[in-house]
Formats: sequence, C-alpha cells, structure tokens
Amino acid sequence: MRNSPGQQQRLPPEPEFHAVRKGRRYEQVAEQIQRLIASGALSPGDRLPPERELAAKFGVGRSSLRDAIRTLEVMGIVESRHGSGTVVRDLSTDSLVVPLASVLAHKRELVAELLDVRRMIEPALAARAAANATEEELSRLEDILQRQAEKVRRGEPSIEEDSEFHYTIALAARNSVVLRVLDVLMDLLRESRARSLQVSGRPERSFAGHQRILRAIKRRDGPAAEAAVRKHLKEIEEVVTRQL
Amino acid sequence: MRNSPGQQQRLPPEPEFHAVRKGRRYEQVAEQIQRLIASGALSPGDRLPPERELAAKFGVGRSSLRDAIRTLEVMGIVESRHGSGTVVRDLSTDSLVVPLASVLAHKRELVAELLDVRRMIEPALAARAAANATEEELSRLEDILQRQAEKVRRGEPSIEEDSEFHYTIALAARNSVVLRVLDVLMDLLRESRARSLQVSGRPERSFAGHQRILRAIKRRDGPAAEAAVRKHLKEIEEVVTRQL
DNA sequence: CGCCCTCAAGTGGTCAGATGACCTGATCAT
DNA sequence: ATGATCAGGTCATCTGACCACTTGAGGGCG
Repeated sequence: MRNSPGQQQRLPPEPEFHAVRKGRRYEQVAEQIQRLIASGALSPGDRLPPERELAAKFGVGRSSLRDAIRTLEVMGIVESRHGSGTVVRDLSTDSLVVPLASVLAHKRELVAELLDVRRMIEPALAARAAANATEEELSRLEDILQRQAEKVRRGEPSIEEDSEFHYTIALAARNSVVLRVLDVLMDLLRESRARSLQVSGRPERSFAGHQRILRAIKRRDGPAAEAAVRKHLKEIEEVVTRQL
Repeated sequence: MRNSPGQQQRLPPEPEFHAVRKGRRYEQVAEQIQRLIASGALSPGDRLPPERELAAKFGVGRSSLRDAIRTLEVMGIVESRHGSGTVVRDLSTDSLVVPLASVLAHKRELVAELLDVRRMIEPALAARAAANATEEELSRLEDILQRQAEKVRRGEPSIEEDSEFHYTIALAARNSVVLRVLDVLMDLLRESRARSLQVSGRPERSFAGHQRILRAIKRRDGPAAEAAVRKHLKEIEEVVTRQL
C-alpha cells in the first residue's frame, strides 16, 4: 500500500508527476449531490431527505454525509436549517461570486493593487453607463451628487455618497457579477477611501470628479466618461499613495 | 457551555429585523482558527495540533472540530492529510479558488456576464503587458503560441495553451489581485471555453487572435494590444453565445 | 370562529467511543 | 545505498446517544 516511491529522490527531467490524492468518501457524496442538482433532479428550494435517510441511501455513515453537506454548504450550494432540513439554494450570482469575493478579501492589504483593479473596471463601467443608463438612473446619480454637495458644504463625511455614486454607475452597466465585485472592492478599500476624503480639499475635488463623470454619462459620451473616471481614480490613487 | 441566554424570548417590534442566524459551534471554531492565521500566530506550512487535542483545547467535541476543519478546507485555508495532520495552506496559491464550473453549467446567463468581466479586464491587462513585459515573458508567450500551433495542427485540444497565454499576459500586468480574479474567471468559464474551441475553425482563429495580441505587445503598442484582445474576446463571445 | 399554547414528531447539531486507513521515522536486512 | 518492516501517531469513517430547534396538530379559551 505504499504508493509514494522515491519521494526523496531527485527525479530526472521527464514528464512531470502529479501528486495522487485518493478521494474521500464524503467528497464523492458531495459530488453526487452536485450532479443531482446539475441534472435537474434537485432544484433550488427542494429539501433534501433527512440526514439519517440520506446517509442510508448513499451507504455511508452520518458523519460522512454531514461532511458532504458541510462542504456543499460552504460552497453555497445547499443550506442546512436546524430542525427543519437541508435545502438546495438558489444558484444566484452571490453563490458564484463567493470565490471572487474571498480572493479579494484575502488581498485586503494590497491597497495599490485593489485600486488598480478599480482602474481596470470602472472606466469600462462608466462607458457602459453612458450607453445604457436610464433617465431614472441619471436622476439618481444627480440626487446623489446633490446630497454629496450638501455634505461637502457642511463639512460632513460623504463616503456613502461616494459609494452610492460608483455603485449606481455599475448598476447601469448591467453586469451583476461586476456589481458584486465592485461592492467587495469598495468595502475593502473603505478605510483608505474614508481617509483620503479627510484630506483638505479632497471632498470638493471628489465631488468635481463625480460631476465630470456624470456630465459625460449624460452626454452619452463613453470615451469621455472613461477618461473622467480615469482622472478621478488617478487623483484618489495619488492621495492614497501619499498616505501609505 | 450553554451560552445562549433568552433564546426563546420574543423581541418587541422595532426597526427592520434581519434574519438572525445563531452561530454554530463549529463556525465559531473555524473563525477562531482564521483569526489565529490572520494574526500570524499560525503561518502557512504550520501544522495544527491533532484533532483530538485541538477539540479539547477549544472545548468542543471532535465532530465539531472536524466540521470547522472541513469548512476551512473547502475555503482553501487549511489542508488535512490523512495520517499526517492538518496544515495551514499558503494563501498565495490556487487554494483560494473554489471551483464551481459544474454549477455554472446550470446557469447560462451568467456566462455572458463573466465574459463581460473579461472584456473589462483583459484589454487593460494587454496594455499593461505591452508596457511591462520582460523579454522572458515575451519568450514565454512565444513558446506558448508555438505549442498552441502544434496542437492546432495536430487537431488536439489547446485549452491549456489558451489559459496559459492569457495568464502570462496577466502576469506581465503585475497585479496579483487581478491575476487571481482572472484565474477564477477562466476556471469558471472553463467549460464554455472548451466547448467553443471545439467549433470548426475556432482553434485556428484563436491562435490567430493570440498572434495579433502578441505582435502588438511585442511592439509595445498598448492601444493595439487592447484592440486585439477586444476583437479576440468578441469572437469568443459570439461563438459562446451561439452555443447557448 | 379565531387565536394562543402545548406537545409530539421530525430533523439538524453535538458529543463520545471504536475501528480502519494512512503517514512518518526508525531499524534491520540485503 | 536501498528496500522492507514495524511502531506510533493522526485522519477518516462508523455507530449510538443525547441535545436543540422547527413544524404542525390538537385542545382550550375568549
């Protein structure tokens, strides 16, 4: 049963070898359940049979079945409710974006890189908004800027308006995945954003940047919207970089 | 160990209530372990104490401890090795990815959105690569294309080269966050990409697209690199959309 | 009749113990 | 030096028991 020959040996340059990992029983169970869901035999909202019954059906112990359920639960595929049962979850965007969100969450310390991601994504979002935004969305952007102007005038923090402005632009881009990614990004960068808005004159310039962006979007001018966002983000980056 | 006072009490009607999920014991354990890792008390490569010992330390049963470990394992934070122990994983490796490609297969409209994210990110990556790529990276890109050409000529699947090409461009962009995001994206889109490469003539056109991109990068021509990537992705999108 | 309370049945959460499977390092034989 | 064997340690799985929560039915009361 010893299947690790020559682990200590230097292998000659040859086709690379891959570590062999024997599957665990619960992983197989989890896969089977996933297949049942993928095949349509189980749908979102469906309740799985009780643990004890399911364990018997799969021919495994309840521990292994629970491990499988746990695995699927972390993956967002099912949800266990104490006393009630385990249901298949709606495969919404959130379930799919969990891996993206967790990737970003573990990189919170890399502010510069996160800003860089914004620089890649947000100009495209602004261009999309310039093409797609409804009148309602434009009104909403205007409302947000009015609120921001009020707060700036009164010297109050305006980070919520900042978030909302960018978020509304992303909404107009009609991509729920990016919306979610941006949500996480903004949250991760919350501290540095709040700090940068405390720099003297920064709230005013933030507001001015938002105005430029909105004007371009209202003109339906995609490239100008992109350029305005780039300029806006560049200013943010400069402030944040100076603060690091 | 009973730390749930007044669980059965009715709370008076007040501002909106959010569903309250009483934490499960194992979730608390998992969080504690995560905190130990985040604080630096545990580092990648460190081995956790044996399950039985750890369970005793946390004052829980071994099942609960195992559930916590299972949770962390699915999240890619630790890895349990049968007979050997549980180690903290290196957070900079692929371990953060939870593959959900099979789930994606069930949710076709998200493919378009994920492709859309690629369309936002990858032109920027190509422009970065045009500015930053080292000679070694350029060589590597060329090697990849040679391998792809070979495979296309022999009629073999070339999805690995496709991935590697895009990944290497992202590497040259010097942003580890985006690298990981792209990794997740490519993985999530793996099935649709594999299928699109099965369309007659598609491998050849994919290769041609990669050539155009590489030529622009070698010329250090950012805008041309962007345009080439856009065209390439647009072709992919058309094929994939037709297949849905 | 409608509302509220109680209770029983069902179901997940946790604990404990036992056995099997795997891993690692040391020792011995060739 | 290499391969085989063994002992001790650790995870994987099974089983059984008990606790905690949920749900629905039935009964009592206004």
